[in-house]
Amino acid sequence: MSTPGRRPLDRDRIVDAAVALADRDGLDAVTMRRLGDRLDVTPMAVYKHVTGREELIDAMLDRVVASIPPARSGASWRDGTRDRVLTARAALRSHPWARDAIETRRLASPTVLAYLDSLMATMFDGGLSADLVHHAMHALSTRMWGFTRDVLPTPAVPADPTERARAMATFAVTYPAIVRMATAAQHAGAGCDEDAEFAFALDLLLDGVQRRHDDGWSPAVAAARR
Amino acid sequence: MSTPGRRPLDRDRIVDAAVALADRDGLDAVTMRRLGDRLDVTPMAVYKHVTGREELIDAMLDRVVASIPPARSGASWRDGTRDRVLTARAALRSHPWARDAIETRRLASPTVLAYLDSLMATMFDGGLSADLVHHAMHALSTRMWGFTRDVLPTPAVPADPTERARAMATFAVTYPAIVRMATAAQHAGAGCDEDAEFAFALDLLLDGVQRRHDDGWSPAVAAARR
DNA sequence: GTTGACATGTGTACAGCGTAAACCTACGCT
DNA sequence: AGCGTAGGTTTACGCTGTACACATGTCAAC
Repeated sequence: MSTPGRRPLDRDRIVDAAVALADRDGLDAVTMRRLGDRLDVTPMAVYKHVTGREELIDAMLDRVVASIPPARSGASWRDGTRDRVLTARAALRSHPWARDAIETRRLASPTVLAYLDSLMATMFDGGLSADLVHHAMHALSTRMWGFTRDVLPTPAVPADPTERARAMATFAVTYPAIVRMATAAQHAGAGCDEDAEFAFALDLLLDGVQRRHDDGWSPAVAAARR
Repeated sequence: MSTPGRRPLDRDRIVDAAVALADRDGLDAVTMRRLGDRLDVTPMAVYKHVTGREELIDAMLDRVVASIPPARSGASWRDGTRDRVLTARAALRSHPWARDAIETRRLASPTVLAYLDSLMATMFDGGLSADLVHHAMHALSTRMWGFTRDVLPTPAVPADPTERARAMATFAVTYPAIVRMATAAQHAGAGCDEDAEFAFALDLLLDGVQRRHDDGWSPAVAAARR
């Protein structure tokens, strides 16, 4: 306590600062040193309240997951699940680093487990079998968090128009299908509506689960048909 | 050339060593220093053949992606796509680090673009519209690589039987749906068949795309119905 | 009122990372 | 013969997480 005039550190303030830092500069920017700077404190001071960087990220993620509003009741399992996932999406969207955080966690925290539990409960309440819930959770995989990795970051096109036309031409020869999609699809390229794409894929999955449910699908049935 | 008796370094040998290292100890273990050790060379020597760590990982990933067998022709778009994704899965399975590598790439390399192109070409050949191909690619997102992140690493149960029963009991109170699924679902828990889960979800998506295709779905139609 | 324990912040230090810059040396070409 | 260059080495810088020893302010117990 070299400077007596300042609030003592506590876990909440640390997580606050870490989240703010990550919001601005990404998860990688959350280093113990920078965090110390932000809190006007030695890096090592943080260790008195948090066991290490990993646990800190756990805490950050916990805060975001805890901010996901609780499930609405009264809807069908399908609407309920859809709503829950999109709600999670909204909550995680303002924290782009949450993706990276989730994907690097090795164990689900209580908060995370609670979210997963609520998602499954929604399906169980709708009468889905344990097997189907299990499959659905796998099918949703990361999508249940309201996001997916977009794996299509194609190289940027050159600014210069003639250079650009030239690049597109050779590109079209090598990757005809990509160019065909990019030029023909209404929402492809820069104007791609991420939310619509997400909802489309989510509905695809929910439709499928619904259908399996209506058909009385079960592992035994599937095995018998095979 | 301090030790004249050794093969000169080249890009291939470097990537070989890096892949071997990652196969054994994971992507994080691929550091320039360890790589240098493996090749019996100074860390900086690697930089004469590769611009940096990121480019090295690109090259590693390229090698794996290039090992994905080419598309079979003659099948329906659905079977073709399914086959292609499962083939990619088989190729990437032996390199667990490939997941991490893919997800941290910021730009698709030519090899990666070629794979994506081939996937889209399969769908185009089956008569799918550009819009539907676009949606399908988004829906498949990371699954098109043959993997998904599993986001359900629940804490390990204690070994001691009585301790275990106790833990399960309190767990069941807090997370009833999780326990219900884990105890009731045939394939849940340790015996969960990852391949079957993956195929199930993949088929869900392909079914959905097929249905949209058969229904003559298009953004205009979807907008009109809304 | 003094003393000692404890919680909290500081300072220093270490091992590891990616990589920039300078250097050294042997080979191939003119 | 000489010289450019490709390919290796050496050294060094700034960054990372964090272990460990130390200082100090607060509070409990005697």
